[in-house]
Amino acid sequence: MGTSLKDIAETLNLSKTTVSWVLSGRADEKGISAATQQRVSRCAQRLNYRPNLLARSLNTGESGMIGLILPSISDSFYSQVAREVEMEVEEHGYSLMICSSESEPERENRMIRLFRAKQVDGLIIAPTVRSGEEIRRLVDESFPFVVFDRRFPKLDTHCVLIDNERSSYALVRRLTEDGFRRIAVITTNPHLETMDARRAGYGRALADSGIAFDESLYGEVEFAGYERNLPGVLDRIFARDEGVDGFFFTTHILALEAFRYFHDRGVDINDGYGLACIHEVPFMSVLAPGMHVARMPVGRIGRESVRMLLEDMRRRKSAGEVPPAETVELECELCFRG
Amino acid sequence: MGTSLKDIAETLNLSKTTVSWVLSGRADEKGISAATQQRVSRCAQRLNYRPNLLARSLNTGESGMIGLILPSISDSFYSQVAREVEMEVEEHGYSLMICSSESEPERENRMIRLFRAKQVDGLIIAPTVRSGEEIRRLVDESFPFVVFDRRFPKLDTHCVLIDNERSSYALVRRLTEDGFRRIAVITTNPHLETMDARRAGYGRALADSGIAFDESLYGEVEFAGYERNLPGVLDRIFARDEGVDGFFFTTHILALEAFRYFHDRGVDINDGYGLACIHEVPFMSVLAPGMHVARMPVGRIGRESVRMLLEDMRRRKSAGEVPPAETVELECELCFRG
DNA sequence: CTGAAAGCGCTTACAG
DNA sequence: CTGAAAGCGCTTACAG
Repeated sequence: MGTSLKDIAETLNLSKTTVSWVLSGRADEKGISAATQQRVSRCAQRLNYRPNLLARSLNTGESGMIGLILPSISDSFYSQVAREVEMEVEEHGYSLMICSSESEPERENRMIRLFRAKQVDGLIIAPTVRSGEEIRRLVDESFPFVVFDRRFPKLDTHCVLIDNERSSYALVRRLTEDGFRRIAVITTNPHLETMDARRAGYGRALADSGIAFDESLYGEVEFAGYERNLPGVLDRIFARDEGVDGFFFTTHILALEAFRYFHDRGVDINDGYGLACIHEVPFMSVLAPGMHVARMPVGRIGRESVRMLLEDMRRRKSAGEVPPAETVELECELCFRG
Repeated sequence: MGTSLKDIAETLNLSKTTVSWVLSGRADEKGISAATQQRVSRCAQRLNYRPNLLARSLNTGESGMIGLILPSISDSFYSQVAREVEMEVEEHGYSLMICSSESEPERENRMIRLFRAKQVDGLIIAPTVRSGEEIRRLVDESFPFVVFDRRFPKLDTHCVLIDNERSSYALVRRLTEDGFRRIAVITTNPHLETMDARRAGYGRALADSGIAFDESLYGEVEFAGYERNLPGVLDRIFARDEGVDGFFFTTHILALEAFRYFHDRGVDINDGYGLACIHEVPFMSVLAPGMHVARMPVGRIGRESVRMLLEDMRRRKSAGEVPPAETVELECELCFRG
């Protein structure tokens, strides 16, 4: 293919060693004469030399790559985080490989295996559902990785979360203060700790407002194909309870689909309903100007994840120790409207 | 680190060759005894062997990786294409690395260099602006790659586009048939062939409808920071021309930002204005139920790009030829509303 | 049926 | 100041 170290060495009648020293910037340190350095650099330039990073990695045992696994690459929350992670990782001289598990545990396992086979130095994962076997293996083999958005209670891993319970509490509390009494909660993936905490925050807010939890206002949407499943759930809530006057959505994707539902049925959701949602996406404020939202700190989530991962990697290398698992819980910014 | 071929070979008193044959599934072909095969597989399992793909790639000269470079990873169009590309690439036994150029030519150059240094087998790129030096180099060195969404007229590259002029024509034609006469065009990045074709379609539609092009209805938004720039452009159009009764947006991101503009000013854009836009995003139909859209065939764009790339790679390998550059122009699905 | 050997393109002690 | 040699973990002619 392209030019290799050997080509340069042969052209100049030098050893690969010397060429390698120069090109990796360790020439002065190794006391290579300025003249030789010149010759090597010039020749490399002329032959348009580009080092083969695979070969280098094979040697050093470090690929300089971080892998990022997302449940969905087109979800606005994850793609925003991806952007932050990419920037941050680059800042530290690493490069990022992104791929998507499509929320399928088996795919996630495959991706983890693939990344490891490609020798990434560390992994950042927003896990699909429960801890799959590959994640467990990461822990067992103490491979450097950080989990965000979702946590495994059973596994001791680095973890970046948001204050799910607190934010949910604050949002729903605000709805009750606005005077809404029959507030439905629309949620999904209830087995995830993250989602459970949001539902719990809703429950506590009702309780503190002296409102009894009403089973008929609980809407749980099957995650796979939630677009298709949501209308049925909402239909059922309306059928069972005509007095519903508010909605708390535990995640933006459900709120957005709900807007479509109301729109399709000609209902003006902005009129007379109290609305609240975890995570804001760009056009929510246009779709539902009165909705209270808890803004996820996407920038900090991305940056914290990278920070934790690199810090972990650094400590392993320098001290040889495996750092204890750390959990960071970031605050959402609460935006109350109207 | 982990287990290597050598470990297995030593454990079993076999050569690395034999182990390699077995583990790469070429044992029968090489006539390795069933007994030996068993022993090797068992041992690999027991030691939890995972091949180092870097080492393999260094040997074979093929990494099995395709690189995808997007202007923005959080834009819904690109992230949808990314998803399709990832699926399609995987289907063919490759894996995908995604990264974002953030619409910065220098970043794009860096990404291309990085991908090549990592020995990707091929590249799919939605280029930033004009042909950067690294893209020119891809052509010069005849590295396998496909460009989509945007094209370089000067460079002979594989290319997947949509029928920009035709779709734009049809959308604007429909607006004039709906009775709108003073239709503004809101566009950006006018130097891109893609955008120019859309503006041209607008112009031809007006002409065919017997409407003279009016400079004061032309709104060009500086791309960098378009969110901040759009309001000024719209303000100017309204200031210069009170009779404006329609908008053709050459891309979804401008339409979305315009919704925010109208919303902030308390204008109901769905009442009295003719609207049309290239590319549909999920909640457009809720935000502007009456807007005509040309749906980009994201699935086909992704799949065609992969198909062209793999086909090119295949032909190089088998025939040793460099296949001539191919351009595919895909049709948008036109959705007329109301 | 199995193995010794060379090589992919680098890096890095070690030696002089 | 520079080089010969071994090695990273694989694959693959070639030989027997």
